[in-house]
Amino acid sequence: MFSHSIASLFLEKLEARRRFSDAARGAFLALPAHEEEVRADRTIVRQGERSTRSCLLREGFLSRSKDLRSGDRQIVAFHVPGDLVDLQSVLVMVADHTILAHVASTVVSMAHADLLDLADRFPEIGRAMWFSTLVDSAIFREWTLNVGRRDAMAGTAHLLLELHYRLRAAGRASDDTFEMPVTQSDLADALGLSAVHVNRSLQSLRGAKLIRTFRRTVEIEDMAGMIELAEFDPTYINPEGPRQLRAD
Amino acid sequence: MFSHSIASLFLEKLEARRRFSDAARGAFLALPAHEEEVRADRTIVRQGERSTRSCLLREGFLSRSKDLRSGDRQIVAFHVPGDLVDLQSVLVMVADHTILAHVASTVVSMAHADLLDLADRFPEIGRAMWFSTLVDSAIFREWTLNVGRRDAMAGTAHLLLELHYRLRAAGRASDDTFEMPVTQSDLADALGLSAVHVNRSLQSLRGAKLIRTFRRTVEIEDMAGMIELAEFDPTYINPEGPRQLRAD
DNA sequence: CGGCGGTTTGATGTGACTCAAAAAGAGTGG
DNA sequence: CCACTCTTTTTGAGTCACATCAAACCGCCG
Repeated sequence: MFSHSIASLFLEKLEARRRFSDAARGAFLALPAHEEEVRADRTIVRQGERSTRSCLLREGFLSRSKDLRSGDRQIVAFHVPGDLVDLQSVLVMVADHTILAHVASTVVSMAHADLLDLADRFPEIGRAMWFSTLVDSAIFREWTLNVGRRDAMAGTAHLLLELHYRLRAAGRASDDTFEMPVTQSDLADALGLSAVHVNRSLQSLRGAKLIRTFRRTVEIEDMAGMIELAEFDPTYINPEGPRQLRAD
Repeated sequence: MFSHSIASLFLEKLEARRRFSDAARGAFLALPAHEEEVRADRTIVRQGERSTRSCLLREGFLSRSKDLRSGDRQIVAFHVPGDLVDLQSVLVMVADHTILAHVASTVVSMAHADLLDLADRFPEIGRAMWFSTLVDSAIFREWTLNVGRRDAMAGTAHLLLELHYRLRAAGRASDDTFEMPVTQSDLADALGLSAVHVNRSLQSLRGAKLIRTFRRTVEIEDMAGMIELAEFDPTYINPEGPRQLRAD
């Protein structure tokens, strides 16, 4: 179909920091991209499999997770619309984690080989992809802190704030409300807690008048209080700092 | 002609996967690199500061960590000789974590600006740097799992195995013995545990005849048992799949 | 020889887990 | 619109892994 306009979604995302040269854009748009619908609770990439394509999440909500023999699972990242999901594995032989769709999602994918070839021909594109994976890295580090050193309530608050921040950046949330597209048990797997305890942490947050919840939508009632409790500093999501640095 | 420059250490590391073209090598070696000795327990980069240089650890042992107001600390990575330590922050304005030398170390540094310029001119160099940060990423993910879902004994075992594996790859350890250049309290900060509990986990490992320790050297007495307990799979450290994993 | 970081031990406390079941939604079909 | 089931959230009770506190011990070094 319109692989032309589909690749442009990818392109747009990579150009978030700086617009590419016309040559680079042209080459990018000439590549084949493939759009796919994924149903809720379906696995996109399975741990241990060889993956050959990278994808951009157009709509929906994904997680990446690692499994233990015991059946325990650690979610290491969530992905919101607009995220380049799998650039982490371009240079890697075998996926070291599973990617799962939590709601019906649509995903645009391109071949690793094509992307790498492009990076070779246009350093500006290579740099944009590199940058994108560095942001992921920063999020991984923050999660390690969350899981290792914050207590349940602060960790939960931090995760909610991150989700809110990123969903809002993706145009999927208002200033204080967002739809949380995962179950409490998923949150538990992201926080290294049990589902029961996540439930109780959420209750504590409600009790402290920090958030309100109706079904799966979360309202951040006291943003300052949440930020304080979680020691949330979104710099790690936007590592260049505010957008003013566009020296063209 | 190349081998005498300090930059050549950097270069060697980046070329681990594939040798660069002569042009790229020449350009690389023409850049200024700076060697520096760091004393034990000195901070190299402080969280919140702007960092303008990246470094390669020539000798010694470093950690990267994030701090909480409470004083709690989470170590998110260790670095062994040969590691490119700070490529993570080339594209970033402000360091989101602290880098600390645990023993006297020597570090070779180059300016971010120079490295980025090089990446622009030689995509093969850009790719090598990208790749290096992707390996770091994989380690971050594994640590999140370690901290979030493994119990104290398995987590400790996993960390010891990772250190051993990487130190051996760096030529700093024998097949079953290595020098652990950090205190138990540092291990605790890496594992999200208390120092006391790390001590007890080490005792459990000794009691189970899995390891032996004399001072700070660790001997892995039962490698198979350790790997089994920790569910250790070093693929994440060598994501291309070293010799053995080359399926078909 | 005394001081100092690091390790080890013991005692006690608690945050988070497990198990189990009730309550509340969400989806399905009659 | 109700009856049925399945999933998710919520509650309660009991337990455990790991934390905290405090002191003793040890090796190292000046």
